[in-house]
Amino acid sequence: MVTKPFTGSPKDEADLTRADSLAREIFSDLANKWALLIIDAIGNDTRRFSELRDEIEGISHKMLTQNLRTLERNGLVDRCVHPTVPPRVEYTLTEPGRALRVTVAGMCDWTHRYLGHIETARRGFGA
Amino acid sequence: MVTKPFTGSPKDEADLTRADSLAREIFSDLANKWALLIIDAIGNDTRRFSELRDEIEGISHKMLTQNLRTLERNGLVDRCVHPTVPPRVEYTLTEPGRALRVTVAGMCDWTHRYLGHIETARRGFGA
DNA sequence: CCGAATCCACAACGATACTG
DNA sequence: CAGTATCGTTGTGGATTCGG
Repeated sequence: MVTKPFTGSPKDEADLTRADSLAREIFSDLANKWALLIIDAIGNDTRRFSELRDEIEGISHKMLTQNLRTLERNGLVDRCVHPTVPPRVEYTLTEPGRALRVTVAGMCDWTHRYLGHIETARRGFGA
Repeated sequence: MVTKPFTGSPKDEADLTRADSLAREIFSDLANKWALLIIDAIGNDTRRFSELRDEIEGISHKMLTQNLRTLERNGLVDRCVHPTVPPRVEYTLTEPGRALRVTVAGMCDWTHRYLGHIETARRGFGA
């Protein structure tokens, strides 16, 4: 549960609501079309910007940068700029990022496992 | 991985790309601000519409209905209408829904565990 | 109490062009 | 190659209202 059922001292309560609102913010950052896919795409490797763009079908240059910035800001990915020419920028998951990736993988597994259920559910949804 | 690295026969490939595009669709349905929170809120209980709206802070009437419809369409929740007056509509998770909830719980745990990491990462992001 | 439809503000996104 | 900025379009989500 993200929302907590807690009733403690004023101080504890204030801390928890602050933490809770941050949690919601993180959740919002992750609950978008691309963030989880990017995390999955980086995996345990080191990925170049252009590799990610090629790998994640349908993502635009802009969205990739934007999401990578957000992930970097939250400390989920490390960004390494090689001062060469042409530039070479590499992204890797941090420890929190790798931890999150495990649960993302769980969601991917879930998707594949229940694809059939979902298809039949959809067909029956004309009732 | 949602995107597959598979190279099989033409038929298999066609099936996989179709399955893959469906997977992406499911993913999109889930990767929004509310879907995962709703799944978490229903939990193992049976929840009324108004209970959910009260419980999920900040969600609007419209978004709740809309997301519940999508979840129902994908077979993640069951919708039970009691023909009383006033109406009483209850939602419960289906088996796939409960399975997904496990991984959602994983994400919630992750959020709480790494809240500290994220806060410090954000503070260091002025460099 | 619950759901659907309308209206509208605003954020998200893609395309493009420009910089280092 | 990678990033930023701008612009026009699309879509998302909230408030409201009406209907069962």
